[in-house]
Amino acid sequence: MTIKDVAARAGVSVGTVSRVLSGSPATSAAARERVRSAVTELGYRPDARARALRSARSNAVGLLLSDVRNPFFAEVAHGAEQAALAASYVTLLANANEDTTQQDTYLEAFLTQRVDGIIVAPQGEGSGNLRALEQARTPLVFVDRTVEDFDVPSVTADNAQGVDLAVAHLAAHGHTRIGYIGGPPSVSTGRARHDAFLAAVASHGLDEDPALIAVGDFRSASGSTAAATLLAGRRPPTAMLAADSLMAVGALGEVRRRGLRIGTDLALVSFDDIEWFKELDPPLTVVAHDARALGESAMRLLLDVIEGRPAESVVQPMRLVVRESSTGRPAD
Amino acid sequence: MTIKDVAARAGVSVGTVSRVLSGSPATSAAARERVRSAVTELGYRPDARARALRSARSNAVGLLLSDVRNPFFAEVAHGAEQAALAASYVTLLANANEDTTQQDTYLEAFLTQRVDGIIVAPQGEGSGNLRALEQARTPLVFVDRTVEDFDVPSVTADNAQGVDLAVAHLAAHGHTRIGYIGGPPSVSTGRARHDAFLAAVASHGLDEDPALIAVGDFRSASGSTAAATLLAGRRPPTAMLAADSLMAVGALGEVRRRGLRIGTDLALVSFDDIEWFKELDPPLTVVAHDARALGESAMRLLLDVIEGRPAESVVQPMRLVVRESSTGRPAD
DNA sequence: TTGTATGCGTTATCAT
DNA sequence: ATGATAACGCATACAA
Repeated sequence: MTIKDVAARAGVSVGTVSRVLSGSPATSAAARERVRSAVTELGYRPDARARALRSARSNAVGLLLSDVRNPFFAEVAHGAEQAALAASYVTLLANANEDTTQQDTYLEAFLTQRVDGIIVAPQGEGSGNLRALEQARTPLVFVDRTVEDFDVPSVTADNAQGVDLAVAHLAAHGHTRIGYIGGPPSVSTGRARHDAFLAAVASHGLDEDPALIAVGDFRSASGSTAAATLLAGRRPPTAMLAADSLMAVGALGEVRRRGLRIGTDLALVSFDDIEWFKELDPPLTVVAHDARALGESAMRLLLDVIEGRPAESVVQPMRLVVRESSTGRPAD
Repeated sequence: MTIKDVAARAGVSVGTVSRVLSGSPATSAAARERVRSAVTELGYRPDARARALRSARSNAVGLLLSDVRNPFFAEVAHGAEQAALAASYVTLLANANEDTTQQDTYLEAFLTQRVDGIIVAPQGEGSGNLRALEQARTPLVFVDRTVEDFDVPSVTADNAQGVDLAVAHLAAHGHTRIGYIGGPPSVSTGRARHDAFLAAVASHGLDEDPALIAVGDFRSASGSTAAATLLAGRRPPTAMLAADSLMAVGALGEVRRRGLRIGTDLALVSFDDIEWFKELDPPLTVVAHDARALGESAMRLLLDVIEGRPAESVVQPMRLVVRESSTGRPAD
């Protein structure tokens, strides 16, 4: 079932079929009609591969995220995908699994698939294939995270602002010893939030105790461990800030196991507003940014690059959503 | 940068390059060496589209899920993707968003992309494009859900067993009025679990009150609504079973808002064991099946079909994981 | 073992 | 407005 069959059925040449199908103005109404009915009668579908081969355009983009099982990235994926769909691009989604090797494997796959562009939430210091991408001049956009020394447009969140909002809020509630459960320094958001935390603690005149800082890897198990470390100290924190939702959940479990009650015994604030955080008991205070919008913006930015429009990096603001976990009472 | 450039650089013909690259035995050691170094020197990557066009094999498969933001499906996606990667297939992931129109859009996209096969968690009664697929003889596998009248291999869970495990457990704890928060009847798992619930309630001699049954749509908001309906009845249930995790979370919120305490005032059991369910306060009792394994099996099954091996549908067992939400005390 | 030539399904160029 | 035909990058049948 190829364009030839359609041409034969419609009694025209393949050129005419192609023109009708691609909406060229150089077609007669009669031809359009004949072709359209032949297409539906035969159930013909153009072969995207052949089309891409000939036109040097695949209408496919790659989306490489670090962990789709992280609700935050699932939402980013959804936003990006919807934006691509609206522009009739197909999205190839790949999951790096927080692993640099898999990241390279998928970048390689994207390259051989000749996608028109790639969105990536990178980890590590620019792996080999990330450099190859730059060299191959494949349009590239970073989402959520960045890599130093890469001059790539990106859509990120204002991490410093987010951290400061959280710390200011906790300070306003009288906390002076805030524990921080951070992300890995190999990821830009991990570094940015860590630095911002140190700065915020200093600027608000709070305790600058190294024992109040623990490092995780953005997964829940590390959140448990980090919380355990913080709480086992001689002078444990009265509030904790987790750099992502999975680690916050891990911390939640550890706190419960120690018989403490979030909100009253210990304040907890998390990054990333996951849908069900407000359903928890108590509901969780979060530093939120719109993950879906992040994905949408990244995709639009990528399409701008692909289609030669000017592309400007964007930094999304974060906002604080106050709930009971940090106040001990229902939010106003 | 094509195979021609490599041939020129290596001083051999394109045929030789192609043979070396595809691991044909009909190559000399000398040729292999020359080609390999030319490839790395030039940074050449074969064009997957051209290769697919010529060889009628794309090494790409489509994965169409109903909602990637549902942690259960995120895990299925991960499993499927890893299995594909291991067999060096690329996965095109698409998100139907619990919407039949988008399901059709993506099936269409898969068809024009000429993927080698498709895995789908279907909804509705076999949409038009699902039929087209069957007709196009594209290898197809259902995961988690099925559609009646489609003779397609599938990987599903033993829903009846799962429901019975949950009901038996609650009955053993003295509950006679169990509320059920079901999924939509347009989805096979929704129907299967609903029917199984009726059967289990009858076989255990519990209250068969229609007011104990509420229907949701597998999203959290509907879980809140359903829980509200059940709890507002004249004789509210003492235990509830939710047909998926998102609805369970919604129910959790509603219960909290009513000032009730899960575990002591009201037992709650959910389908799908999400990683953080054990971190909740109290930890949630669940009817679990291994979502990642489900995805892996589905992908392996699809590859079996694609590569002409015999393909047998598989039904995964479910198991009950008892935690405090249904017992009011720490599990043994 | 190697090279040459053809075709995969499509778009684009050139005539007509 | 339409038809014939080359070309996209690769794999493979065939010849050498």
